[in-house]
Amino acid sequence: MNLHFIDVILPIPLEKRFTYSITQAESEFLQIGMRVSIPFGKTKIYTGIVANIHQTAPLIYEAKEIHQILDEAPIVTQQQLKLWQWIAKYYMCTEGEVMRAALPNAFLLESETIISPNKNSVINDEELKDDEFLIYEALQHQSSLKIQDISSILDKKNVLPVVKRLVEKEAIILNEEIYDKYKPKYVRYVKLSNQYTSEAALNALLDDLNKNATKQKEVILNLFSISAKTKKPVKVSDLIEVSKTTSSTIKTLIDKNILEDYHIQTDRIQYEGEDNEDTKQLNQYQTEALQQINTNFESQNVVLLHGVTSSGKTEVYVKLIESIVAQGKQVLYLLPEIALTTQLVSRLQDYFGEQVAVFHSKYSAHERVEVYNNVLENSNKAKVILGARSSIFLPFNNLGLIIVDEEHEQSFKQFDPAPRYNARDVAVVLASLFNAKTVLGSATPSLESYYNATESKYGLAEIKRRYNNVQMPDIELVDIKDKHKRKRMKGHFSDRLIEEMTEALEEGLQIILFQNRRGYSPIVECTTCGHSPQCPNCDVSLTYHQYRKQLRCHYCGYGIAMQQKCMACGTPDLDTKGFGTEQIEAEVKQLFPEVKVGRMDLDTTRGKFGYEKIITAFQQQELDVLVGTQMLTKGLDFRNVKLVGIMNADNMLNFPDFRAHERSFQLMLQVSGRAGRTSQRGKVLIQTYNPYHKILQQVSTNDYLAMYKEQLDDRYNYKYPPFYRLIKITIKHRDYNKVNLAADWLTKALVQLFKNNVLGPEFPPVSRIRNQYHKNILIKIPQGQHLGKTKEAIKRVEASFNAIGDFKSVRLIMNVDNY
DNA sequence: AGCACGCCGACT
DNA sequence: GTCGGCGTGCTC
Repeated sequence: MNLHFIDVILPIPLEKRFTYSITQAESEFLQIGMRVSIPFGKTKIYTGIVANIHQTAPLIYEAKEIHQILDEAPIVTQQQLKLWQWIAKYYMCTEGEVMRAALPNAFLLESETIISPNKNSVINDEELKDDEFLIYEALQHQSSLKIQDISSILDKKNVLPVVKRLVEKEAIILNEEIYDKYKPKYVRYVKLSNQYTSEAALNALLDDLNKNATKQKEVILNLFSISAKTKKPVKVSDLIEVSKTTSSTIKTLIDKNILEDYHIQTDRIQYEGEDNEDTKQLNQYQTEALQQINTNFESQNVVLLHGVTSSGKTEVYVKLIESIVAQGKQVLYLLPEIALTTQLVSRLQDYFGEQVAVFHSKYSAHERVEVYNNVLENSNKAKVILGARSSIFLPFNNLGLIIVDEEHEQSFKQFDPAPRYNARDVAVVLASLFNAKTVLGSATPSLESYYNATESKYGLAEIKRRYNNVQMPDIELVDIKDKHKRKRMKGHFSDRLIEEMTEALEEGLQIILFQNRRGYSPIVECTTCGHSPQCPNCDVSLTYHQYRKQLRCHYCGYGIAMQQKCMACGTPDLDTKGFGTEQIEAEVKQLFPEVKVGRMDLDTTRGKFGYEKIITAFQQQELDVLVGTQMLTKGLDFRNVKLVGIMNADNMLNFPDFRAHERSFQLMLQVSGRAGRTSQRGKVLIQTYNPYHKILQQVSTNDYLAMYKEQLDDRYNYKYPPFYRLIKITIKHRDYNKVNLAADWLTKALVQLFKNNVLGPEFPPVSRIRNQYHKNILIKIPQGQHLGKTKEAIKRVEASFNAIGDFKSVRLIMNVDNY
């Protein structure tokens, strides 16, 4: 009778942990946090994390045995497991979903069905049907196929019945194969064979080669010179490059036993810079801020650093990091995804050298595993981790400080797959697990954080001057309603903007134009019948993208060629309404034909180095004007920008969201901050139909506090954060009526519990996405109401909802702190 | 989430 | 009459 069991977390959205039986020996070897592969259901093999080892046999089922132990040491720490639990509970998702987000994909081995021919049986072709024959024949040429391959051979998705028939006819065999997704990278090195270590032998060799193989001799000499210079092992690739030779020459030398090659496991990401520089001296204001932070740290765990744009917050962080690293502890430096440019990375590397590691979603699976392992091993290569939101999941063991830069950024909140966490808020919890400190930094703090600071929940430090005493930019509002009336507009450019652009260009300075919408124009409309092309899968009109002559849906990616005639009435008079970055780019080219214009938005920054290319081009002044979306705002440091133009401030202000005003303020102030970072004072022009809007006034006077106070009042009056907590429930289904019925049922149940703190149900502005209808219910939680208990109550409602047969296929999405 | 099982329409 | 659609239930 076996009495050893483990509870494992599986990377699937199920509430439960699963219990498996293990042997005595396995129980002695296994530790919490190791991976095991386990059979799950009838066919699948999953990777699970051991969360508990015990001797309590499950009562109502027989535990299966594990398949295999995958690690020699835990890859998940106890703190991580605690954090996972906290996230699952707080953000109302499962531990499995957190696990999936937390571990590099390469750690999660899954089984895959491999189809191979059955060599032991002879099959008569005539016994097989057409599609069966296709697969059978394919297997005569290839030793094995995956389910996916079969799908593409037969060009249909459900291929399992065909496969099943072939198994019955004994034509094929199925195997479940697990493969390790992570392969260490080995680099090939060469050295001189041992027999030539003596000088005499070496000289004899060189003489010998001199006769008939001068190229080979040259290679050997190069090997010496590289080795003498670097005093490190010599890579084959380096030797080939320096010797201007080919791998076959090297191979000949190895075959002749003159050289020996060997392999060393190597990290994919390597820092190859110089020794560390000393950190810069802080100016008076930075020093004061640093002192404020340190003083606050005596009594607080979290400090908000409010420093105007370009005030040199990074230097302050660097000083903080320096002192933590000196204690041998790890530092996590969180940034919004888009800001992870080479700029900051190389700046930190200048100070901390190879101790800096970078972690974000554009890294390959392999690269992520390496960073993960380095953090886990508390390696010297990962003392300072610079990362996007998912780096809160790294296996820290000695964390001393977390910096959340651009703390107000929404991109810290994950939206789509669960866990829908906010990395800024999780960071505070993560830090507390290590008794570490957290610094939140921003030029435009979120209302929540600033409120926490005024309520003394967080400490507050401030920098009110820009670095080098550069002046704040001069911000001017341009009334485009008036300009239109007086015919002073050329396309979307007011005469003021054109004047300022001309001036800046004459001075050889650069310009940034901000338009928070990509594409050419969001709506194409027939002037005769008013029809505009819609997405067949979503409830939106298609956006016109000129560069590909396409109409595209920004929600599902659907695209068709731009139509020449109206799809409804056939008239060729199509008009475009609204404008995006593409159109602005086109207009700049028209207005200033000699000027080089670049565009930075989702469409131009795809790919691993998408951002870098454009940013570098702009930095090196290969471009005069950069047109872009909000991507431009994320902490980029351009030295030569004189003018920033905000093409239209109104569409963001009128966005239907209680945070629209706060966000507009942050966005506009952040873009403005890109102007005039050096000696010359920058200029910002904001084009708007409503120049008396309070937010615009506050932006133009750079008055964060006025914005804060006013918005806070609104939040208080309308019961929004930080006074109330929000949980949004989205009901999702492809049947419109079912969504309505389900939403009504849920609302009714929730109103019984939370009365008038339940809002909705309401269709969102885009009610159908990818053929799924969405409807939202918002639950507001007053300050006195217990958060945990509220969530438990909602979970119970969800459980009874799921028990209703009619609603079985309806998806509920919980979104806690829906920032 | 997968994936199997089971019940119905539209094709040979 | 089968093939293949998807609705339902289960996974230690």
